[in-house]
Amino acid sequence: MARQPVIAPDSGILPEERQQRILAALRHDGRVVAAELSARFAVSEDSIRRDLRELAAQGLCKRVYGGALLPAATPTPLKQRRGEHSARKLMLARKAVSLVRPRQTLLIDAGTTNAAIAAALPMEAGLTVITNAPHIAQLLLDREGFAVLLIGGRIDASIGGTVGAQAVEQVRRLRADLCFPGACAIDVAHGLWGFDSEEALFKRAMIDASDEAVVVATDDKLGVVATHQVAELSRVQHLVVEHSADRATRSAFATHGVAVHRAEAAAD
Amino acid sequence: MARQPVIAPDSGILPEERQQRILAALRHDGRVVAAELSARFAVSEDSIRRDLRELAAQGLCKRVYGGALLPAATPTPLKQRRGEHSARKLMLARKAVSLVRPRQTLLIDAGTTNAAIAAALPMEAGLTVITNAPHIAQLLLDREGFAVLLIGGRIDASIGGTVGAQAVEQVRRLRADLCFPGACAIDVAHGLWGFDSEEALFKRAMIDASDEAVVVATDDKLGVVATHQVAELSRVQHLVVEHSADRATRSAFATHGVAVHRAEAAAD
DNA sequence: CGGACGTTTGCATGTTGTTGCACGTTTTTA
DNA sequence: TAAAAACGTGCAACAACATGCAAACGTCCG
Repeated sequence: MARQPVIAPDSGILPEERQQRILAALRHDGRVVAAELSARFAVSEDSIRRDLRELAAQGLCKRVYGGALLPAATPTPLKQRRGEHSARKLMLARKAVSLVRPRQTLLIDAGTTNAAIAAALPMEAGLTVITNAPHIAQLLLDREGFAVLLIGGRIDASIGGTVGAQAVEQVRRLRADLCFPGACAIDVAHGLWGFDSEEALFKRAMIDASDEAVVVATDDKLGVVATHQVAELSRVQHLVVEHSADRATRSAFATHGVAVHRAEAAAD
Repeated sequence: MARQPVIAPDSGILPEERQQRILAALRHDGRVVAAELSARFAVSEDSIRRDLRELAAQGLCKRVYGGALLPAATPTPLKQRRGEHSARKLMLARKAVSLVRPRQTLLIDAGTTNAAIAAALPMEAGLTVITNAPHIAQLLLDREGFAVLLIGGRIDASIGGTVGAQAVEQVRRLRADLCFPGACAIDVAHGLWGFDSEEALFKRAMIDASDEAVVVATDDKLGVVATHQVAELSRVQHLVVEHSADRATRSAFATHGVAVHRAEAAAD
């Protein structure tokens, strides 16, 4: 029997593009059905299955009978992330802390880098620290000598601190000398970025409530952007980078009016 | 007789997705009924039974006649209870946790006894926990499976949590099923007491925001008073005491309408 | 221009997974 | 104790799956 000729994809859609769209549909609905995808893209179910198999091999979806689901969310990143990169982050934190002066009020975002900064803050400098991260609050309580204010609200487990409307509202009623918004990404042209919408809004509120903003960024966060903008670069007064940070990148930020501070080399 | 043809799932739901939804329903309600699931997903009860059997094999549910229940709470790992809490507080916490039902919202005050309770709470019971103590919030975040809300405000270092006007105002906007106000002292005639004025006001706000109050008290707190009254005894529905608590004292509270729960004897 | 090569695709084939039903057993209830 | 409900198991039907293969298409050279 004559086999149906294999025609070129009528919609002109490329295989890789199709996979991206499958992924988008998966993330939108939480699940995809092979038969439905076959109809939507006008290809055989075999091709769809091949796509799903490939995506599953990359860990981007979980293959199940009849289609695919979102992969089981890795629920344990925070505990593991803590203590990671400790030597490098310690040097960053030491440099960041040198910007703090006695009796100032600090606004410290959640995050492992910021936890390192909190751990490096000088005791007996009469500092007041406002934070949305219970981990950082507890850390400062244990060290004693700090006045600690907690930002309330719903805690996002993946962030490790409170975000959302209630948290933003509380920050609006406060005023700080310095703030440390955790950076997900920072770029000369487009400023500061966050991964999550709520997170970005909260960071923006932090910056608005502070006289100066200090962004502490590991190398992998420099020159890249994420999905949600926090603020223009003009809202950032200080940038603390690792010793290994690219020289051209550093001068690029400096020419845009940001004071760039380079950490000492890690001793490891 | 012609067997009814095995048709494709009409609702387009994937088998594995169905299992996930069953699990979600189980964690939401604490129980599921096979017949109801059969109707909801438009599959035979046989398939539902197969799903439940499979989930039970993974320890994700407990199979019972007619449906399934949440698995028995995982006993607290030895690592956590070693040294952290005394054996007496552990027994108190276990008794206190037995009053908690799936999907409830809890209001937990700061304090070491309450930290023991938080550590003993069953995971995957869909609990929402509101607390003013960063230590308890962090503890629950690390254990995963809890929705955590933080009460913001100034942290009192000697208490280990937020108190004061801002914290009270936030509690007023919340509603909980159960609250655990840390007890400084409790007396039949004069009710619940606190050492600090701000602390007492906050505990009072907690009780006002909850349907029921559970006071967990070590022996040294029974029958004594402190300086600031929190609430009359009529606002306390449950009292959890140690195994060693005086019998006369227990019956005295019981005759005043308080349900007295006696913890098991400590094993050591 | 044309042939070799790799990629993508649909189809054929055999295998695996899922489902509903029949039947006998166990558990609950009246 | 008896009836009813729920349960487990084996079975057959059907859907989904993996694999191998050949056709169609694009690209890279000669």
